[in-house]
Amino acid sequence: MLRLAEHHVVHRPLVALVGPTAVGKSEVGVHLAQALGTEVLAADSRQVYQGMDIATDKPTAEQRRAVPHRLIDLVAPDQRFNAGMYREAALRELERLYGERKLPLVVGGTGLYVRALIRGLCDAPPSDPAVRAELIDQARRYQKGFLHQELAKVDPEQARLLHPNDEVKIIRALEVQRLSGRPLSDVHRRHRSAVPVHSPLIFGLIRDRQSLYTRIEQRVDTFFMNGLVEETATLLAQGYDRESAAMKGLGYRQVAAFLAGDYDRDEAVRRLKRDTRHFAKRQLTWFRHEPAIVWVTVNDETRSERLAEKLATLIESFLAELADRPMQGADAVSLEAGGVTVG
RNA sequence: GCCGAGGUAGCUCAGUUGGCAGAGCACAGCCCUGAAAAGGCUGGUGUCGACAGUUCGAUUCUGUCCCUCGGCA
Repeated sequence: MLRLAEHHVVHRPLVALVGPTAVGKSEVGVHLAQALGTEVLAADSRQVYQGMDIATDKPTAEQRRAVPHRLIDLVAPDQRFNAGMYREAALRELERLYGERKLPLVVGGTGLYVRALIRGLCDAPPSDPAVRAELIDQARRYQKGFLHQELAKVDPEQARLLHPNDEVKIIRALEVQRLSGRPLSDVHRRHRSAVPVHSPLIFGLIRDRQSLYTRIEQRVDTFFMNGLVEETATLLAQGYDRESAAMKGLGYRQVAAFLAGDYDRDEAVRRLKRDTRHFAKRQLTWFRHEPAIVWVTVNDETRSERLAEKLATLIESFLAELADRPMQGADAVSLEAGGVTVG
């Protein structure tokens, strides 16, 4: 049980546990939350949707009884959700926890959300459905490179950064330009000099690639045994269509296609396994280049409780060091060297 | 044993009218700030089953052998 002192709270400390899907974050997270006497704040762009429980691998009832989990089930599947909304909701939870003298513990695999929380978002307007719809329509009507050329006119720097095929990001850049009148590259540049307000300690969980892939495949089989097809059918019956952001998530996308007759069930399983492996790989690339992560290698013999104890010890040193730190823009921790291996 | 089909990238296969071969999947690396479980980029030397023959040149033609899968015995 750990309670923050005032000289801790001023630094706005937080611990994050990140890593690819199926690496074992949730289990370690629960034990770590228990060791620290705190709660789990999910950083997961899919667990925010109500009624989508199986393929998002939401914490079990037992886990939620053991430790409160927040930032889950925030919106219905047809509601908009994004990194900005996540950041706002998460900041509220952080302040609440500081008020209770608890150390916030963020657990999740959505790199952008973790980054948005720790480093903040740039000062760009949130997405606007009308502007976006118009841009998407333009992309459909004109030839392939049209929007990219449009972007090159108003924000050549951003256009150079984006591949002409990357329509999603090109549309976002144009959207920002239209809504704010400022080039996105400019907004980004300004944000880079912003001073972070939190003092994060980030643990990155990794394991052998083959072992990770095996766990992914086993988990997908479990999803199907646990009724993923039925859950997806229910969501579709409730009117949440295949094109919505929520239904495009892993699991629901493949099963909806199977239910629509695009391919058979085995193919849906195969694709979900494949797409999840690809996703895990993208997560690894993202986190690998995130600065100041303390890497923690786990394997099939790793006991979550023991690992949580070990991490809790590191967290205590981190807090002790933090207390000595002059109070100003909290920068990265000094624990990063070497990494940790726990058998 | 005989007849047929086939042996080409980790897998499934395409192809070369003879000029050292290419797709999908798999796999690997990367980008990313309000759609992020989304979206995008890049990466192919592999005894073309083995040996011999024909040829300037064989994975491609011919012969023998080996292996796999059918069918008949």
